[in-house]
Amino acid sequence: MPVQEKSGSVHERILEKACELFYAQGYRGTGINQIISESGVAKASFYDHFPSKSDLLLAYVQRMSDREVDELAADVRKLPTPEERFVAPFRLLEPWFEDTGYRGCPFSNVIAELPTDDDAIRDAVRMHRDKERMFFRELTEEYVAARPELKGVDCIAVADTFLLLFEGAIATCTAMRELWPAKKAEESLLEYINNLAPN
Amino acid sequence: MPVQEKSGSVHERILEKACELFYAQGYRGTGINQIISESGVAKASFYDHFPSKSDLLLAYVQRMSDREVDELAADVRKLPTPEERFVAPFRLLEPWFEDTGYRGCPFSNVIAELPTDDDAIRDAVRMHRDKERMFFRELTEEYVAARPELKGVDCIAVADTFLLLFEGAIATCTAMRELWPAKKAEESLLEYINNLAPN
DNA sequence: ATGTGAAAACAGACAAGTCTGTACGGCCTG
DNA sequence: CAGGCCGTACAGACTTGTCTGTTTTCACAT
Repeated sequence: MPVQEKSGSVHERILEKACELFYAQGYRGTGINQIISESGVAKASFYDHFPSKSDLLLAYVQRMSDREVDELAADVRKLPTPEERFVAPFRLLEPWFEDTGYRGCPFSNVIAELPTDDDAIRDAVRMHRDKERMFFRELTEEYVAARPELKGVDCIAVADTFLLLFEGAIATCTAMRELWPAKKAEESLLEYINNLAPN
Repeated sequence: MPVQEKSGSVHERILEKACELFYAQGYRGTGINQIISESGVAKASFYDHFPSKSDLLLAYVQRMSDREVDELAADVRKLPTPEERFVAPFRLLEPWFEDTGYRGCPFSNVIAELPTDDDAIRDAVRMHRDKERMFFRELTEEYVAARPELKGVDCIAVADTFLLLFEGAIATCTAMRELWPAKKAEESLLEYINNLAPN
């Protein structure tokens, strides 16, 4: 109902509203009619820009991926030391959950709602996970480089553990509506990597 | 359309079909009409047993929780040594993903589809996670008890790391449609716990 | 054994609303 | 005057849930 102020192009307003609603309510839980009415766009205009709802979904996934990677990287890069940057992803989970109401990972949510054979979406989600994986690899390499006693540690292997703990924290925080899994995942990762050295 | 043979009570046939379809297609992606036609039940009979579709969803979540806990425990208890039992949950993920087509965790999927304010479902999912947590705690205690060099390890803390790696493996396998996260999670957990001792 | 009556399951039409996507005409601006 | 946008009506297919009336099942009394 709150037809928001019409800033930006029609395409942009639709996509922005889709990001908001698809994430908050789910894909199937959000109708085209709500998107067009709340973004202040005519239905005919909508179908001028997106041939179907599922095309909008693909655009949504790609934008969320770009945005998440950019924002995460930007927030992390603000921090001065490799040690702080290494654990930053876990620290950022807490305000994120509180702001967004524990809706979990947008990509996992989309996968959960979709038939298994939607290849375009699945490929987009896989690409996103790979981007995350590479980012965690960078953070790990910086961290290891800053601590001489970790010389020789397999950063690729550690980064995958990082990814698993990170995804596990998101899934568990979301399911339980609690924040401790994020904290716990951070602690586990630090224990894990700091105990790798002696060998 | 394959109206399956009518074995079991009406209530049972409905619930069993719901377990199959809600998991494979999602809650919103599955209509009442499909459930009744494929379970060979009249619509009026359906509403005699379940006042609404969301009541069926709650029954679905509870049954999936009971079933998963029972089956996991049964499969794990078959194994002879604490070491094998400790890593068994990760090993069991692989055939499970291949059998079910990487549909992920049924509880996370339900949460993803639902509005955030559905308290009955959320409570049921939380209870399930707590059951999993307790089960991992038992496995950890057995493992630690069997290895004298781990004496004094905080089993509760390790079990939470276990949970995070397990959930992370499920989420990542599902998103990427690959099995390596399950293998990697197992390795990470073993490295983690076996390196805890020296302190 | 057999009749009886209540409970349960049946088939299927229907209501009322949702959904996506199309069509048509008009308005306004470059 | 062309193109982008608008408003809105509409088609057609779905959705959940109700309702009517018939048939089956089954325990119990005779």
